[in-house]
Amino acid sequence: MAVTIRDVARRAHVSVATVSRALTSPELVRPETRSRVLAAAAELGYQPNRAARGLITGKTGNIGIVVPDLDNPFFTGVLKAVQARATQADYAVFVADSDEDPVAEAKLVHAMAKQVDGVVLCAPGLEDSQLHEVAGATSLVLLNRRLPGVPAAVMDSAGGMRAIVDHLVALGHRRIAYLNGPRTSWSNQERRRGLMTAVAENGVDLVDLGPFAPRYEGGLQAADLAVAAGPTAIVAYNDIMALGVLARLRDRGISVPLDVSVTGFDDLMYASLCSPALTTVAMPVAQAGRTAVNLLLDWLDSDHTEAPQVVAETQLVVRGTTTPPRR
Amino acid sequence: MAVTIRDVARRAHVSVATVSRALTSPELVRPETRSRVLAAAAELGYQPNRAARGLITGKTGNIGIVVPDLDNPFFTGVLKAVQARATQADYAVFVADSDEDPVAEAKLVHAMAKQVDGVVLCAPGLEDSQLHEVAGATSLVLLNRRLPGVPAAVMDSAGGMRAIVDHLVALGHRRIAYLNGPRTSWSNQERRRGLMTAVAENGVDLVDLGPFAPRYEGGLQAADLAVAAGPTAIVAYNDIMALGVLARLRDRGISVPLDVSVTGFDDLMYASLCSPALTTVAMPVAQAGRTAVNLLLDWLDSDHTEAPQVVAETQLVVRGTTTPPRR
DNA sequence: CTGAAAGCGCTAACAG
DNA sequence: CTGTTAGCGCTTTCAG
Repeated sequence: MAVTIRDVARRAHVSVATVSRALTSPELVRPETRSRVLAAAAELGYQPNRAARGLITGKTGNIGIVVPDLDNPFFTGVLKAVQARATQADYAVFVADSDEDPVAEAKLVHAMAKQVDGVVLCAPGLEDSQLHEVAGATSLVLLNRRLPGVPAAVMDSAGGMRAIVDHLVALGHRRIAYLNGPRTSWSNQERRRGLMTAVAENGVDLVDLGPFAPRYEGGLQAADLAVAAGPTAIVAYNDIMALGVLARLRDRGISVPLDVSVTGFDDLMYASLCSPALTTVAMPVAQAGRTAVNLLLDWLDSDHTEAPQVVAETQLVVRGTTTPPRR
Repeated sequence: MAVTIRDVARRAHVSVATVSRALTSPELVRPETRSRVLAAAAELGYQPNRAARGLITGKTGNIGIVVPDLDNPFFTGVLKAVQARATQADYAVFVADSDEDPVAEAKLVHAMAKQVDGVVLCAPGLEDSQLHEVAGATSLVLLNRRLPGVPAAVMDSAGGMRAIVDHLVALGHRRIAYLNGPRTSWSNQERRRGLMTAVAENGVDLVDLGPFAPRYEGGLQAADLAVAAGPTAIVAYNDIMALGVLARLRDRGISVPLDVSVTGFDDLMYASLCSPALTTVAMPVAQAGRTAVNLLLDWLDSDHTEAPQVVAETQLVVRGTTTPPRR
């Protein structure tokens, strides 16, 4: 099999204990001995067995991330950042895809628990109580979800929604349709919360539709319902739904933005590629992913007294799907 | 800490060995004893420590996947399928993102090697010799890359390219520009190979441009060069580049498909959402991902005499960016 | 500063 | 069928 610590010890003419120390606590060993050990390790291409190390230290050097859908660029953006930050900190990362199933979420975290030092749970659909239970299985950091006592990295979706409404109101819109994402989704609740306050403040007429699947097909379905309600602007839960809306409206010969304005949420790369380009809100996915890992790493050697919740700012990106209403 | 096999043994009034057997080789233990053990395990919420098990069995129950870019939907499509199939087979999965860097690829595989039973290496940029070296570190399965002696799941890109050329020729195109992806990319070589044979067979005039970065920006850059060469059709290395080409042509007031036809490759979801919708080749990402895992699992308990290479068929998807040339 | 020895949680012979 | 025993590769007392 592979080269073990004993091979290195033999080659460096020291004991395995010294090799171990040279590798993990360099200050405990004489520089001369240490360099001899390091040389031997390098020559042999020795890589410590993390599992064995973890068995005794209780730390695995791994973290996990569970996301609702790996086909959603929003989550893969987070994943990419998590992966990068973790690698940088010399951690390896487990991924799991819950397929939007809360039960699977809990199961996956539990399955990972033994092999990781902690997990980043993205936009969980679990209820608070279940989330607390899950948090008991391993060190948990939430992403886009808040729960007292659990560290979290959240993006200011509510603020983004307020920016959208302010933008539409400034353009002259007074009747707006909102296409809800999944009711259980914390993100949808946040976005809706921002929407509600902004709508109330501006005396706007709101048509509250859905929930719809947060996918292209959901947008297709939602578009017709929205149009029937006669708003001058349609605010979708996210970009993918908005792209579905755009497609459906195009098929029906309804012009965007002349007949109706449309907004998305997330600023996926593709939001800028459709025609007209989509007005949307940019989510700081990379930043949030990085933050989540930092929170987790901090949490691992903290006294767990305070669970920080870091919020990353969103930003409205005005493009071609919003203009003043016709009449 | 957590509940161990000893706790279960104590509670079931048996030895740890019996617990172990009851869990891993049920047939070796009396049904009555077994159910007692299982009950105890369930009551205690016992979860075997895979790391400890792996230390002795030599199997970890984990697999790894390394991809060039987690922001590329093509790879996340593969990842999603790999994840799903692995979970189904009771394996956990490590991900790593090499950021298109061959050196990082090798490093990441080596880093994973100790913690996994094998890894799926997607579209590696490594040279054959380095790839062989990497294959020595762990059980390797390649995705979209062939190497003698190493199992691989490949998509028939060359066939897809041939389908594109045949399609364009049928429409009447006789001068075609190809926008190369990275020169080191096996995928680009495959696509180019398919293109070359089809072009030769059809007596088509080929303008070979690039290489370009396989991204939106690469397409932006490539578009102008392509137009300058005066082809009636532009064949991009992949969808993302094609979308960049589309955007650049639109900005320059060049009509697609009236002035020039454009094709992509991959059939990302967004290929159908742009306007006009992109003619492209659908890649069986999910199927290939699943196949890769199956190959890996088979490989793990095989005699390693034959390394199968499974090819999944691509499919041309004709949409709105291709029509007969003007003149 | 370094070595010997005791395990971490688990499985795999080897005896009963 | 079941228990005892010996480690897997590594870190960490505890003595030198």
